[in-house]
Amino acid sequence: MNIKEFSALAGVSTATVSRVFARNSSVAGKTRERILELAQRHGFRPNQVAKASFGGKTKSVGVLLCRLTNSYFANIAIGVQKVMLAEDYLPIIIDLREDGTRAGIKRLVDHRVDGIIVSISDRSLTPTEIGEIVRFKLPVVTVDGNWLDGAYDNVCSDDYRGGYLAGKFLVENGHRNIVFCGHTISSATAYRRVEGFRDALSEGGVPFSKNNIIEIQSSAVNQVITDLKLAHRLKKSDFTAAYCYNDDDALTLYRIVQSVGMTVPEDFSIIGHADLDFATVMSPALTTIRQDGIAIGKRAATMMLDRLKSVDCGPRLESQNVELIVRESVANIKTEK
Amino acid sequence: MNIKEFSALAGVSTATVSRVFARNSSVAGKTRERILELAQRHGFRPNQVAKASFGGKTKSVGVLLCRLTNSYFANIAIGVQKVMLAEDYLPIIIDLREDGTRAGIKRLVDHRVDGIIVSISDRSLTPTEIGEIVRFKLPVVTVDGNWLDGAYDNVCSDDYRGGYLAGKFLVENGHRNIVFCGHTISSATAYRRVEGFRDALSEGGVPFSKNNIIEIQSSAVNQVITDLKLAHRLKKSDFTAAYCYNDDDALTLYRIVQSVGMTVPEDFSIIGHADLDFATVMSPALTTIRQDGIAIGKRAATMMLDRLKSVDCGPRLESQNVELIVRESVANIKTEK
DNA sequence: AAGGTTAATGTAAACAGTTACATTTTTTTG
DNA sequence: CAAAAAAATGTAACTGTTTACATTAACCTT
Repeated sequence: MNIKEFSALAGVSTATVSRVFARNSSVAGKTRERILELAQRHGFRPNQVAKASFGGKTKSVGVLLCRLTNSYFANIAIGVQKVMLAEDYLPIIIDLREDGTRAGIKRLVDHRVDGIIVSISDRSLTPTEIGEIVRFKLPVVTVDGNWLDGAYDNVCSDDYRGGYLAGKFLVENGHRNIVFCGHTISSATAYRRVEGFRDALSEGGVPFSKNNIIEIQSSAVNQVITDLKLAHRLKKSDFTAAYCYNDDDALTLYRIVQSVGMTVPEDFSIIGHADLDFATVMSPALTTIRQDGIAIGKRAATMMLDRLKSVDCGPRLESQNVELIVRESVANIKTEK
Repeated sequence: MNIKEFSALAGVSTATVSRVFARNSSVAGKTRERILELAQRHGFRPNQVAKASFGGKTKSVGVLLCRLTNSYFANIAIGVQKVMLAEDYLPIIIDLREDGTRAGIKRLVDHRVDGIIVSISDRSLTPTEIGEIVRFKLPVVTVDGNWLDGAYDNVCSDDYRGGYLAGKFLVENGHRNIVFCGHTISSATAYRRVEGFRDALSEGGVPFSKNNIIEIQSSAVNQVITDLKLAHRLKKSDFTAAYCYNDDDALTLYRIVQSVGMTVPEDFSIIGHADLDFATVMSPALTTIRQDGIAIGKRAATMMLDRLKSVDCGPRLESQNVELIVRESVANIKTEK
């Protein structure tokens, strides 16, 4: 059923039908009623696609996310969806995995999305793929991790604060030999977390240097060996606690320390970052820094809508609040003394 | 850059450009080369949206999923995406949550997706929402749980076999007092799992009746009380093992039995269903039935593509293989005797 | 009731593509 | 080498909508 058939059926011109659905335009009250009722009954809705061909706007935005299976990113998607749908936009979510990325971007461009929200993190886009996006001069909002030196709007969680809260909490619980542990320590995100962490420690008079940073092998190849080495290193060291780059790393660390008979948190305290689904499932339940994926998604979507309504300003860099979620993986070793 | 501008730039007619991108049509080799090269350089790609207005096909399909944060559904999405992108289709993923469902379906329809892949499970669509989809006479493929009495293509995991494998494994490990445990026991999916489960038990000569089925409250309201009741009931009963409707329920059950000082699997064995992300994180790691979300997604996408190429046949009902993943949550109590 | 406003509707051109048909160019063939 | 056939390209009509502009209907005035 297209507008031509439908307008014939309703006994009016296509223009009138179009106007009814455009809401604002002038059309007589009773005509509008009648047409809406008829449309409802016959299941007619104007073809958004054809509409797009005229105005050049598809009212859709691409949402490129690292790993949908990660509940944090899934929540970002959900946040984006929430505000986009409410504003009559269609979010098109693409999971950025090796084989699909290029094709996904192409499809998005072919479909003439009005803008792109993209999350970059560990498994980043290649420069070629970034070029693919940029060349189309679409509004871009980045999410979770800064991108291209702040050339675009960005909303991420307050990594500095996250690190700070983690550090402060460990210090408050009497820890003075603390290590930062992650599969990546070189990313901008990791850098900011470490920075906040260090500041909290130094406020508490706790020393922190290069030696307090440990990189966990994330590649599985020689993992067992390096893990074991690390386990023994931790066991014979004075370290009593670790702050991990994220919950995945925290999980890895649980296994590492438990593999040499240490228990969390009695022998070793661990704090994570992200508050993924499984954090409550771990035993002991993981104390971690919660990032609000939904809030980030919502904010990113709002920023994008601003851009689409041609709000004109420089790139906005925002961060979303984080929160310390205290569970069971950090021991208070003050009282033990 | 639209086709008119671009063709002017290339010094040919729009028709020629269109033909180059239509692949099959006749256009001179060197012209094609030249135009493709120019397109590459100037970043021109034909507007899929305008194309759709002519042919009536947008080369996109809607993918309605219950809960994206659940790794099983996320994997389905990823599977769908994989084959859709490879075939030049754009999958549009929508998370079906209370507030967004109606709006999501509307947007999808407005965008004239060529078909819809939909997962129905616990939090199902309302009849109104189903009507909303059906009225547009789009090809529908359902996923994970049968829908509308088999009126549409469906691909789910082999629930009967899952139940059977779980039952067989428990029997093999010497269990003879076994309970089925779930937050839903009335869904078609649950029914099939129970059926397979019962058959395995009866093959092993293990009794199974109504009394061996327990519904866990999933609503949080009176949960603590009923959980406690259940805990004590299990403690003083002869039950040595439970097969849970899914991993979430298994997690709930872990907590219930652990709350009264029983340990898994020494005092009570538990087997789950789904193999969600957190199954390995649970302690002890959960023995469970793995459903291959990616495979299901891929198959569903292929079925949809068949329909779009107008493969004409009755509704196809298929099930995907499941697999028993043995971890640590089931004890062998044969040897103990 | 005629004339002037304003509101409601219709007409037709536009959008960015595709494609049937027409035309031009190239190749084949007698 | 001319005529016929085939290939390459162009022209213009078509897709389902929106919207500027034109027309008609409805409502006020006096």
